[in-house]
Parts: sequence; C-alpha cells; structure tokens
Amino acid sequence: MDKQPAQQLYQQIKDDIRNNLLPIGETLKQEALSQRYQVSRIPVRDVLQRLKNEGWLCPCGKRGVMIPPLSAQEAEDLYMMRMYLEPLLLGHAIAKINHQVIGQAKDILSQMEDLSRTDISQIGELNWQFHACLYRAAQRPTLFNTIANLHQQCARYIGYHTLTLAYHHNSHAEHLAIIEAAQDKQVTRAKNLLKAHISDAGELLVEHLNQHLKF
Amino acid sequence: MDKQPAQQLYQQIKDDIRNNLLPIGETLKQEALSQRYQVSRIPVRDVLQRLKNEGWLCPCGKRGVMIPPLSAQEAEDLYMMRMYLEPLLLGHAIAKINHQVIGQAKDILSQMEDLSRTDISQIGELNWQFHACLYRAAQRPTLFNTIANLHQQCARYIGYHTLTLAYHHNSHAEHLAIIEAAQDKQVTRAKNLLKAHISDAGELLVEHLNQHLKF
DNA sequence: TTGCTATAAAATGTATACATTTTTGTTTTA
DNA sequence: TAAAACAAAAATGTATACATTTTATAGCAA
Repeated sequence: MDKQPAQQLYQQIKDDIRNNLLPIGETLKQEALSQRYQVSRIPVRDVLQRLKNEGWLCPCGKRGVMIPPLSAQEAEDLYMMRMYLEPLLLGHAIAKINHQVIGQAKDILSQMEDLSRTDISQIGELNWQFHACLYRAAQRPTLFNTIANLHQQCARYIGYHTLTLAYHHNSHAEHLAIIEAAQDKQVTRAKNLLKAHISDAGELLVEHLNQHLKF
Repeated sequence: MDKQPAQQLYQQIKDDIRNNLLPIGETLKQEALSQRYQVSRIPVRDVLQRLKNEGWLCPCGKRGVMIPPLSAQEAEDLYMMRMYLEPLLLGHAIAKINHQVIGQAKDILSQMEDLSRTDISQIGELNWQFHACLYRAAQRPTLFNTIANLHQQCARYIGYHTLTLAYHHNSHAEHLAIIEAAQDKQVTRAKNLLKAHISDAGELLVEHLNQHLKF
C-alpha cells in the first residue's frame, strides 16, 4: 500500500526539516521543492500549508513560509501550555478509562523499552501514542485536538537530541506511576504526576536549548 | 484593492457557515462549492483545509470535510482552555504593557460601545482585537497563536446569537476593570479578573447551548 | 433475500499551463 | 549621489485537464 504522493511528501519534508536538510530562516520556494521531490507544486502547496498549521513552518514576509529557528522561549511556552491542559484532559479521561485502555498503554510502554537506540526517531512518536491512548478515553475531541497540536509542535524539539535518550530513561518510571494512579482512579494524584512529568521534561529541554542555541 | 479570490472565498464560506447556508453534517463537495462561488477547485481546496485547521470544518469519513454541529461540550472545552491559558499570557504581557497599548485597547472598547446593533457581527471581532491588543504586548508568539486559534474556534459560537448582545453589555465593565488592573501592574488581580471574565462568558454560552441544542 | 464481486460513476488528488502579484535590477531624474 | 520609477524576472495564485481513489450500482451466486 503505497500512500498518495502528498502523504509521503509530508513525511519527507518533515524529516528533512528535522535533519536540517532544508535552509532555516529563508523562504522555501515551491518550485524548488517540487523539483527536489519530483512532484508538482500543488501537493507541495498543500503540505506547506499543513506544516505551517502544525508549527513546523511559519509565515515569511507577506507571502511564503520558512523554517523557524528553534527557540527556547517557544519550547517553554509549549510545555507550559501542556502542563496546564493535559492534566485537565487526563482528569476527564480517568473516569472513563477501562482495563483495555490500561493494557494498551502498558503495551506501548513496553515497546518504548524495547526500542534499540538506533530507533530514537520513533521514541517521540511512541511517547505521544502513550499519552494519546489515555487522553482519547476522555472523549473530548476539542481538548484532545488542541493538545495533539501542541505535541506536534514539540516534536520538532524532541526528535533528534542526545537529550532525548537520557530523558526517556527517567520518564519510564513516571509513566508507570501515572498509569497506576489512573488505574486506581486517583484523579488528583494522577494529574499531579502528569503535571510534574511534563514540567520535568520541559525544564530539561529549555535548559538544554539555552545551552546549545547560542546567538 | 480587491483581494485575491481565495481571500474573499475564505470570508464568504465562513459567513455562509455562520448563517447556516451550507448543509451541516454532510461532506462538502469541492466541485459543488467551486460552482457555487465561481472559482476553480484549487482555491476551494486551500480554503477548506484552512477552515478545517481553524475548527470551522472537521474531517468527514476518510476523505473530505463537513460542518460539525455546534456542541455544548466543545464550547465548554474551548472556554476551559482559554480560562487556563489567557491569564498566563496576560501575566507575561503586563510587564511589557505601555501607555500606547493601553490607549489602543481603550479605543477598541469605545468602538465596541458605539456599534449599532445592526453590526452585531463585528462585536466578536472587536472583542478579539481588544484581547489580542493586550496579549501581543507579551511578545510570546507561540502562546499567542494557540490562544488566537481558540478564539477562532469560539467565533462560530458567538457570532449570531441573541445571547451575544446581552452578554456584551455586562462584559464592558469587566473589560474596563481588566485594563485598569493592567495599567496599575496588578498582575494577580488582572489575571483573576480575566479568568472570571472568560468563565462567565463560557458558562453563559454553555447554558444557552444546552437549552437550544435539542437532540 | 442476502452477501459478494465487478464494473461504472463520482469525487478527490495531481500535473501542466496560464494569470497575477511580488520582487529585483536598471534607468532616469532631482 | 541618492531616490524614485519603470521594466523585467521570478514566484505565487488559479484554471483546466488528467490520474487515482473512493463510492455507488448492477449483476451474480449462495
């Protein structure tokens, strides 16, 4: 099942942004991209608009888009928002969580542990799958979508740093604790654990960025 | 200066959604829309994608989009998120607010008071301009954009209800109080006022929806 | 009748061609 | 020399035509 061109293109461009294969801070030319990826400008335009809405690209002047430089302040804001919103959603979720959801979440955690360190790029995705699995149970699509967007935007920051590996070692225990609290319907405890979990990750990331983004 | 077709189209479709001139809950056909508005399908596609990302449309099945029905739960979630995030941003803003910003905000408030009741459709926009004017001062684009998105999504709910008029009568005093607190650099007080302001509006809206959305 | 398969039609995705806008570079003029 | 104005180019926006995918329909078998 080979996806439609636009689907591949979307992944490809996102990867290329992560790997710094595209110029940062200057307008991306549709024509250039369409030649680079061997498609017409129509799917390119679609993908650019989509990536802009997901925070991977930002407006550049009055027309066109560019890859915004990584910013410690942006990371701080993203994690701050997550810190406020995700416990809210988890609170709604816990009332409706059943054994199947718990099981699914645990499976995802197992997968994360089994990942060889060559698959770092997938850790971020699995991490989101874990959280999303719990959040979905809340059946609050509006809250869920906003949070999903925030994760999307975070993805650019947590994809390929050595930081990621170090962090996810710690976070495993935190994930387990959250699941247990959720399982036992300890709403307040679960929310606090989650808040701390996000806060920890955010602080680590912001600190890391402040050290490495010199300008 | 007549805008580009897509710009007009964007406004037009949004208005038509607000005024219930387009079918709710069934997939919008690109071909039909392109004939209705006398443009090709390309700008139609662009606009549909954009409106989807702004919450005016939602995915429908595996392909296409539809106009989602108004939902009290969605309104509740939107206002809940605003209640948490906007005071945060206002807090950052107050430190940087100067007299010019205060003046600008007051001007917008005056405009809102002067609006004849035939211009109800503009109240929502002015209301956002007021808040945005303060928020922009914080120079926190990431937080700002997320909040702007939430307002966009709220817009569908507060555009054309009789409710709007009744509410905005009360809210004027609240707006003034917030500005004064901001002017005096009373951060905590301003944040609390704002939180209450949003909470009030949210409760009123949700109650209204629960009464009028029978199904 | 019910369910499945194959085929047709309808809708969306994409490529090419054209129109419009923006930008850039050059020339002209104060 | 500097600034303004114009012309050429480059880039984006849009229309038309075509390809692919999805959905609906008709026919057949159980």
